Amino acid sequence: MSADKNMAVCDCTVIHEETVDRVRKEMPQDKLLDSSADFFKVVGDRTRIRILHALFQSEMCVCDIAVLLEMNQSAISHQLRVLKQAGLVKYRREGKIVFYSLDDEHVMNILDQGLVHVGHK
Amino acid sequence: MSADKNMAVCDCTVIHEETVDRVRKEMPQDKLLDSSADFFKVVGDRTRIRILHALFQSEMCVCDIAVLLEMNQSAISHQLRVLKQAGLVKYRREGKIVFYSLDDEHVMNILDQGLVHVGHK
DNA sequence: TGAACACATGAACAAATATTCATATGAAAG
DNA sequence: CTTTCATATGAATATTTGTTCATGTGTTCA
Repeated sequence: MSADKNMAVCDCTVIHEETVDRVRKEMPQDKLLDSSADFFKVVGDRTRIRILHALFQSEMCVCDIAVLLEMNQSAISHQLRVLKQAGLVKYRREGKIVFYSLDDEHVMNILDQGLVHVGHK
Repeated sequence: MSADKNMAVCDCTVIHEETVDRVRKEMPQDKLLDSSADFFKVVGDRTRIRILHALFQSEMCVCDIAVLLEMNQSAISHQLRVLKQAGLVKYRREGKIVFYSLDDEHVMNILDQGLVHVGHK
């Protein structure tokens, strides 16, 4: 019965069917899980997490961030694009200079918890 | 002066030197930032975040997880390895069957905040 | 001891991703 | 209008990473 549909996609047989059914019912929606995985993926990068922690201290222009992280301007600009698409940063223009800042301060709570987590391990 | 050291690694000139210096002083240590980026990277994957949410409901064996996520056993086993190396899951053996469970319940707080974050956006 | 089963693992492959290089855009200043 | 400067962007490259396939390991049971 339910083993039929599994054989197509999985080389396993169900061992504890009630467990699987119960867990499946309580799982968050696929869309939400995908979105949150995408969010963590954005944050799970050495360069981007540094940019976010920097912007938490102060808004900064692209060149300053590049100097701070000792990377070239293009790399920073590309990553800022990713962060902006994820809704994590915003910018304002002042003449030639573009200042970036955090768009969602609440996200820093999550980043801080990440720091705490790896801190005492 | 300080422009010299920047030219080697960055094609930018410092625009707001005090800002950069101030932010640099308040940045978390590189080691911590790398570790937290690595942590978020582990969580930033469709398959792994599903496994974690599943194990939050109940401990499960490898086959059951494979059935639940409609993936083959090998893929699940590989990802469980990543999660174990990150200290996020543990296992216990019962005969032929290996049961996996969360090793750090606190991590679910972070995952939940991720869900909440993407939920109302 | 040997077959059957659950799981682990290494190699191979495909896909995603970060950085660099070259160049384009857009604003200010001469 | 032309030059300069800050930033953006597309293409190319290199590296990382997720999944699959084949096979190995370890346990149970006949």
